[in-house]
Amino acid sequence: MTTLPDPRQNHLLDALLSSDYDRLFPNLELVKMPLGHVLYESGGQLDYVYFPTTCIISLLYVMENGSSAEIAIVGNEGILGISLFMGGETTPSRAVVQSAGVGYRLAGSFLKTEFNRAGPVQRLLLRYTQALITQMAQTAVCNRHHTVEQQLCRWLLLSLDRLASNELTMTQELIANMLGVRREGLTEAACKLQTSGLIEYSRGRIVVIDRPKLEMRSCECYQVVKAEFDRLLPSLHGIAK
Amino acid sequence: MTTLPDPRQNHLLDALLSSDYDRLFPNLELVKMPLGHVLYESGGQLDYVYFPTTCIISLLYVMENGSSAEIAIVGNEGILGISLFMGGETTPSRAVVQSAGVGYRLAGSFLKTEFNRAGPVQRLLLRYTQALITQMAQTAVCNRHHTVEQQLCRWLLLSLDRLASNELTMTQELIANMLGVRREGLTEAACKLQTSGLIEYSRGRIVVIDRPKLEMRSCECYQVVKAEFDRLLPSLHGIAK
DNA sequence: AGCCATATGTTGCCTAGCGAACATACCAAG
DNA sequence: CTTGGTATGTTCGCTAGGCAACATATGGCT
Repeated sequence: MTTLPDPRQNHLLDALLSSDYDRLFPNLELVKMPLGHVLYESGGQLDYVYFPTTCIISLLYVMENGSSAEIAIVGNEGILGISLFMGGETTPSRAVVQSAGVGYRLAGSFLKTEFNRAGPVQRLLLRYTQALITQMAQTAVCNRHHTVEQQLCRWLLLSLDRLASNELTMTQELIANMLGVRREGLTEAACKLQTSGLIEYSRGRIVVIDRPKLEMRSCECYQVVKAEFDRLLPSLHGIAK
Repeated sequence: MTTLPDPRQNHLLDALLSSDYDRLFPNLELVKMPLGHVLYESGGQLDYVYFPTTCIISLLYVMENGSSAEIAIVGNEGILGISLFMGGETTPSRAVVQSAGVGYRLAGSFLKTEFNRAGPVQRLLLRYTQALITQMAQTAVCNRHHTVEQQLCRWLLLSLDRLASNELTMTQELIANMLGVRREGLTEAACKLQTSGLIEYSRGRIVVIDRPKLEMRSCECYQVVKAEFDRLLPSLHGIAK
């Protein structure tokens, strides 16, 4: 709707050799990703992998008592459903649409076949997985040591990097759930960022005004994760060639 | 010294088909792992992968300000150096010997060749990697939501599972560093566990007396991680066959 | 225009855990 | 036996962030 859908807006698909992409293309299905939609549940069956193009997916761990925490964000730089090719079939995490948009899905069996060719597609998927691991590890550290404000900055930056925009459609309540903090705590942090002129928001719309300052106010975790993604997946057309 | 060194004390090596293992075996080198030894540094070159047998390795993220947090534990159930076969060559984490013992190392180039056969060895390594991912993700959640005492219980249990013993040689100071908390906070938690009769310790020696109670006092994270390891790597001889 | 659901702002209280400073206890080497 | 280094215990004050209860504002709808 906003952008004409081209699977190659997804960086992984874009990085494929034509010969590989041409095999995949006929099997890609466009999927709408409405806000809050659960792509899969903890421990559930994975029939598809997803290549986000204009949406962002959040990987959440939900605990027995209902509280949750985001462990990674997947956007147009990646793929959702790594456990299919890693061999585990499922994961104990939940995948939720964090920012509405569209993406493409591919039958899991098809992806597994591609992966098992043990060629460029496999190498690309594994490199992406390593970047994702870095993101999870950094999230663990961030949860341990950083303030809500720092984490909010990191989260905004990581999310914006995965959209072609400086704007997010997202209530504070939802962000708080993702970060695993109280809504009030998040409001307070957001407030400070707004009065400092870094962001502006109202009723579920957040606009980043001053990105450089946001980066300065973020913890180092953002840079570490970004650097690792850039290192492992330089966004050059055709890395997997 | 304590046990006669057999590479197959490592569960991954043990799970290999004889034909695969026989290729690896001549290339395995026994390595001593003294407490505190740094196997590799964040971002450093990885020349070897390591298969712990009687030691435990801790994967730590160290931050700019020097504070740190453990993101995963690797013992005789696993392998250290996944980024070699994942394609990234390095990771932003540090690997430190957390419990002294021995292990085997294998030249990275050799492992990569084995991995690229795209057979049982590759499948086994990827399944292990997924289990490790679960451990990292659960660590992130645990850091967010659980008390120091709960985390200590989880940590003790995960560590013991990787040793054939109910005893750890480990000061509270070191455990605190691993968990990314203050030594005093850890002392307090350890104190409570001791007076409750779950553990006994003195000067760097911790003995678990009542494991069932320790499990009850731990957060759910321990069970989640353990269940996922068991699911992905059932410790049957020859899973990778 | 007026209404209502929902998003955001605010306040008070409480606890976990941080930081620092210090006390004690234990083991090993001289 | 003494001494010193290291491991553990304890205390005090402080702050971030949890929980609860409520006030306000805003945008879409009738």
